[in-house]
Amino acid sequence: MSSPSSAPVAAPAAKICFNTQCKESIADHIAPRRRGWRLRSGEIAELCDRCSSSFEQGTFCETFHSNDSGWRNCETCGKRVHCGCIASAQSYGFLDAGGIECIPCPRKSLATAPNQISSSLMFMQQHAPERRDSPAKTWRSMANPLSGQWRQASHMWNMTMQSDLQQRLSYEFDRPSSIEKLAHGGRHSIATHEKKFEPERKTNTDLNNISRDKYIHGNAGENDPMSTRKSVSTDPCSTSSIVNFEAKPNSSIKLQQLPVTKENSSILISLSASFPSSNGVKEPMKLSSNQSPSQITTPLSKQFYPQRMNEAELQVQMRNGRTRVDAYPRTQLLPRYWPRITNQELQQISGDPQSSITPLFEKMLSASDAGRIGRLVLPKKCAEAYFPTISQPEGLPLKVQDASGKDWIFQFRFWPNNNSRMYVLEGVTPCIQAMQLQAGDTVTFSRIDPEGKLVMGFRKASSSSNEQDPETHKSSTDISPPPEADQITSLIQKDGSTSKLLQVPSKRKAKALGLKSNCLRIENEEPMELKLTWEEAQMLLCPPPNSSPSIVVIEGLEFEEYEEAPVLGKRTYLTSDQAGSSSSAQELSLEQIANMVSCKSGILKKRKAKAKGDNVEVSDGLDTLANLAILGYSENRQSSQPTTRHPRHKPGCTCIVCIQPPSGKGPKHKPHCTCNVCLTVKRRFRTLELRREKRQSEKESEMPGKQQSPVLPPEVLPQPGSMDAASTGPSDEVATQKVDKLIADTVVDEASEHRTTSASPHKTPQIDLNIQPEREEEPLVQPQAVSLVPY
DNA sequence: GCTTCGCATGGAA
DNA sequence: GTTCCATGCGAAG
Repeated sequence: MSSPSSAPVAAPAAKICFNTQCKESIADHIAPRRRGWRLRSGEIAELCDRCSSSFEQGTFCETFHSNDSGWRNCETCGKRVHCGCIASAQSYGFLDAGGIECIPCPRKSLATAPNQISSSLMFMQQHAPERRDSPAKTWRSMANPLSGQWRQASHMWNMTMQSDLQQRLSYEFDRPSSIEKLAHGGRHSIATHEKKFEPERKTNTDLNNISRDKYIHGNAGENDPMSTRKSVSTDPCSTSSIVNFEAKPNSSIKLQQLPVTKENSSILISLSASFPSSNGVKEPMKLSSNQSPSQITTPLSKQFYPQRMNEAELQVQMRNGRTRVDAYPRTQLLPRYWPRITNQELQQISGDPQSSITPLFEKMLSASDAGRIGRLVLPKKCAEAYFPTISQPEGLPLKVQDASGKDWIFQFRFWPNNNSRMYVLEGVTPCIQAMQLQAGDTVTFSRIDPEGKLVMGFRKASSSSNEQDPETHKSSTDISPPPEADQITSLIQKDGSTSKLLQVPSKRKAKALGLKSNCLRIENEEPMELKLTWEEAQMLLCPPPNSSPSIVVIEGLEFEEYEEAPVLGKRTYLTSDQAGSSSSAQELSLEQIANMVSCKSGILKKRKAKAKGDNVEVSDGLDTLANLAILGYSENRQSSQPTTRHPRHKPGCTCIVCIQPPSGKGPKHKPHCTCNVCLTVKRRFRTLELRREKRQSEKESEMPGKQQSPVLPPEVLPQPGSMDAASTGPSDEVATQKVDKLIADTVVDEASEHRTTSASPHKTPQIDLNIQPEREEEPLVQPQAVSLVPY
């Protein structure tokens, strides 16, 4: 069989029609010579008049290889399309659901085509030969040249795979001008099959088999052999075909963005090859038609050109190509890591119109990611799939460009963890701060081709459901100080100390964020973990609506007491004075709240420092109470169960938490046990009961004045007012002593008051001391609070 | 006393 | 039961 692609790739010197089935001489007097499809070299096949007319009319394939395999019908219009032939490569695209569409048809289905990014990218990948040298070298040049291999990145989209040799970082192919034409022609998407494959499927074929490798990078799909097989560069029309797309030197994939829905950003990719030679110099690949794959000797060509193969071989090799266990198709990653990059994000990232962007993955920043530690935990599969292979925990420096074009160098490394690895990017704090990212925001990792450069974009949590406002983004990046050039330089030189150097200029700013003090800036509506100190929690508390407080004076301090539990609201700031009295809640901007929280954190930190030396770290105790208050008792009741001695308590602490053995451990207590633990537990339990009874009786009597009651209503314990007063008093130490005294007095007074009835802790044999008393009906006492009770 | 580093832990998937 | 990963925590600087 012959086909256009079986003809010499380069235009023959002799003026003979490029169509090998024609070979008609092109007479010199015929000028200009008729043009055909675009070759990989970038040139255009020269055809005779007849062939050219046929090509232009779209009947070339039908004319010259209508009996060849590879014909399919357009799913939309039913038109017969020759798939896989270079001459018709521009005439069809793949559908997500399978099948193909001829070019005019995708326009019809554009609006409903889901997941077009992946489709488009898959389309690219299906045709994309691996190009592994150039970007790898680029990255290695700044990294340890021996430290690892780079892995194929874009495979995640659908069915890509990695070789056991190097993996490319970027790859392009030339759907000779077709896709580009489509792009410029306004075609909105290239519908392709969404392919799933089984990467674990293995064969006993040598993984290093070059032909397999070639096919890997030919990247045919598997689930739809019909379409994918015909979409690979092998021309099914020709038994001797190698590739039917042309390398286009120094060109690049162009990614065009089109109007899309927010959920499904659709991109149109025009691709052209930028083939580096083995020495890293880009040069067009030119092969003669009679050059078999085995004759292709350059490493690069080995990567690029699938050898001739029949369909059975093709299938086998397709499977072989997916045998790499650390190759993760997108479908194998957790969906939360799938890149959901938006048009505007792509626009921001792709400053260079000559570059193309391959979204790799994204990750929502955790508190620790965004914290000042400067370590961004990478999803393992993503790290292994898209970042270079590292064999040593030290990893290697990784140059990442942010959306504003600034280069950052992170240390990509891992920690051994449970017989596995935990991948982290170190030194990300400056970058994250430059982007003004916080926990809950999302960072996206993409790759710019042909450079193979890693790009880190971001999406604020508040705009996760919306397209990011470029202005917002701009401002956020503009605000950030650019990384100092000398810092970068020194980073590269020092290699191992990347993160340290990068973090230096941002220490104070990071400190202001105060994540280590469990402070989290609250800036958006997204649900996020809330860890606040008590004072910070106070700011988020407001009185229940339509509720007037009763004033309780305890130890000279006034407390507001509400019948109902306080209302939590992120946006509501409860103003309070130093005495802890709260008044009207007023709406403050999120920024204001964040600032106040940060400010308060600093104050707290100082106070905490003052309070150090106590057996119980006061601030920690307050933090704990605050956490309980914020997170809800029921949740904390479980999470705070000590399994070992409370880690924040110092040796010698005799609080109930510390004296109790780990949950489920230690001797069983008998009902009448009089050990220290039991006595304490019984006493506390009884106290709780008494409190509840007292409160109940007060409610029943509807006595308006409860001012003198030292009882802490269970609903509001720990009582915000009191704790606030305590924490904002002269010192935490004094305040805490007051609180402790208050509780202790309550215990003693009430215990003695009711001792004559049934208050004796020894007379409560019904208490099972082997359970947590806090789990009893009254959800009042929190384990952490126990540590504050004098024992 | 603070920061950084490296590992351990435990909840979640 | 296994793996992942967010986070805690101790050691070291």
